[in-house]
Amino acid sequence: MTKADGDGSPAKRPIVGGLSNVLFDAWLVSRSVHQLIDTAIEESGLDADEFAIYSVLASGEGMTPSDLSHWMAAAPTTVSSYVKRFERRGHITRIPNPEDGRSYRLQLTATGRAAHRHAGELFTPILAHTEDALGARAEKTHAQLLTLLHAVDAVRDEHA
Amino acid sequence: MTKADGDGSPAKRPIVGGLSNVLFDAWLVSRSVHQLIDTAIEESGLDADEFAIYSVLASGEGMTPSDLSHWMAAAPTTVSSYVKRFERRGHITRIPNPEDGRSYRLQLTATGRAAHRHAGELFTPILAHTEDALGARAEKTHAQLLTLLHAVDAVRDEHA
DNA sequence: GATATTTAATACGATATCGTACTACATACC
DNA sequence: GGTATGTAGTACGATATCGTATTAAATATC
Repeated sequence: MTKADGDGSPAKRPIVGGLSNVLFDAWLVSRSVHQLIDTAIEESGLDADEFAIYSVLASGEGMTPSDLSHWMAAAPTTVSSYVKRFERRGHITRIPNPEDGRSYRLQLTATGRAAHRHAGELFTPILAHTEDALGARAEKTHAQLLTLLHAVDAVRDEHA
Repeated sequence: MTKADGDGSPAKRPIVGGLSNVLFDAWLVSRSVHQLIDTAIEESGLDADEFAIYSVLASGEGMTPSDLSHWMAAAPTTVSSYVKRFERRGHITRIPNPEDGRSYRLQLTATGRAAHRHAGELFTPILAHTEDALGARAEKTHAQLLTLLHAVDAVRDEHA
């Protein structure tokens, strides 16, 4: 991870003419966010993607692999390998799905919740910093992101 | 549950209580955007990341691998393998860097530019759809994204 | 000007992601 | 109720990503 650049202008981004558009910049933001979170929570043993998954699992009654696959727009096979990995860590268990014998629901174990909490403690300050950096615009920015999320999902469904 | 549960549509996102924050949702948007672009430009032979890279290379005088690494927040080794891959495709060439003998600049070849143009033709309509879906908010959303990008970069630099 | 330190890029190995092909259960249709 | 079709999840193989260690050029120190 390349660190300090020295001269105080680490991120040189040539924001060129027709290059900047809403999808492109969403991509760019995500790269930056991903790296930020990755480094911030590194010592927890989770990476940014995993932290997001643990978060959504922690927040509800548990999801099926398919739900997870849709939710995070990942290939089903990718989710399968997540499940294996998380199980190997003792962080999740499979709850049988009474409504569908092919499927099951994913739930965090106590250990899994502890790992999530630890990552969360590392995550919180950088979120606060980001919100500080956004200042008064923080809420609006967040709202616009959700708007964008729905717009992109709509287009995605349309093209599915 | 949560949002639109109605039809058998792909994206059911449980927007749960404290789970939604600006970084988290940036991550979520990116997953969606990534998949949208991937499928849209698939037939061009480029994926979303590659399209972004080709775009930035096409837009300027060419960048060094380090620049690219900073710009897209990717590991230097990842950039190295990009270079190999793109060279294998005949899509880029290395221009020696007169200022630094260890380095070089990446430039698209004519074939590379053609590939980029093809991907661009597939990309344009989905961008238009997204902007339509955003309607009047399109510009504001884009502006907020750039604000967020700068905020995140600032935090990232701080923590570097 | 010689040596020490830093920086740019990469080779290599470990692991992650995902496409293809498959199995097993569920639902539709007759 | 029996067959046909669809859907949930996965094994496996191909390739991508990235961490660690290395090489070579640039910059700093003396």
